Amino acid sequence: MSDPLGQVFGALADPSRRQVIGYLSARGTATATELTGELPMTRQAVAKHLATLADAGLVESERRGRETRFRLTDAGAEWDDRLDALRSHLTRHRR
Amino acid sequence: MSDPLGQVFGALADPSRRQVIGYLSARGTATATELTGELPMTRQAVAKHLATLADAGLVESERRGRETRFRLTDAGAEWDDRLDALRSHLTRHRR
DNA sequence: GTAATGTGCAACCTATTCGTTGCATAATAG
DNA sequence: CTATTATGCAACGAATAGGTTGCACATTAC
Repeated sequence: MSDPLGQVFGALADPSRRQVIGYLSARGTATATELTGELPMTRQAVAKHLATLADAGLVESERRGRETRFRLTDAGAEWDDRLDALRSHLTRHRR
Repeated sequence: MSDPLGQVFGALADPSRRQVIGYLSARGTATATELTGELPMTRQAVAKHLATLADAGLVESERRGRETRFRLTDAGAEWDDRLDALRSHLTRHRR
């Protein structure tokens, strides 16, 4: 797409994807099938979200045997921190 | 929409809207008609982008006479700074 | 070898996004 | 008053997003 910043913001715009980032931050790694247990959607939908996050460079995957494990990249971990900061910033400025 | 963070990221995901933020940061205020000179699209398209930015709380408007002038909110100005930082962060990590 | 598990791919549907055009209205200029 | 300028609103169209189902394939368990 050649708009790296746009891809990152686009990826972060979806609440399900932000949840996925949160889960990956908490657990270290997970497979699409595992994450499906946490989200109200099919495995294929979760896989698409993971692909979007991977395209944005926030997540990376490694196939081990019959499963594909995902984890946050450094950029993804930085954004997980920024998200926490932004959320408390928002709550702080709620009126 | 009740997803303030999602609205902000969604607003920032579009390159034209990031440009609008840049222009407003440089000039202080502008009208939709003025901004149309800077972007390859119609005034109505620019007006929609401004409305999206306003919904996300990044921009605010005031009608004076027959024109409506837009300016960055505090949140919008903060994001303009963060965008600069993120861009140089990206270039620094280019390989 | 056969069954079970985890993935990946593709087609499809619906809603949203980003842009357009056309027109009606508000405010200023002459 | 009339013409011009700046907006706003609505309908429309093409493309993208977010989700679904169905199926084929790869890997492990028994």
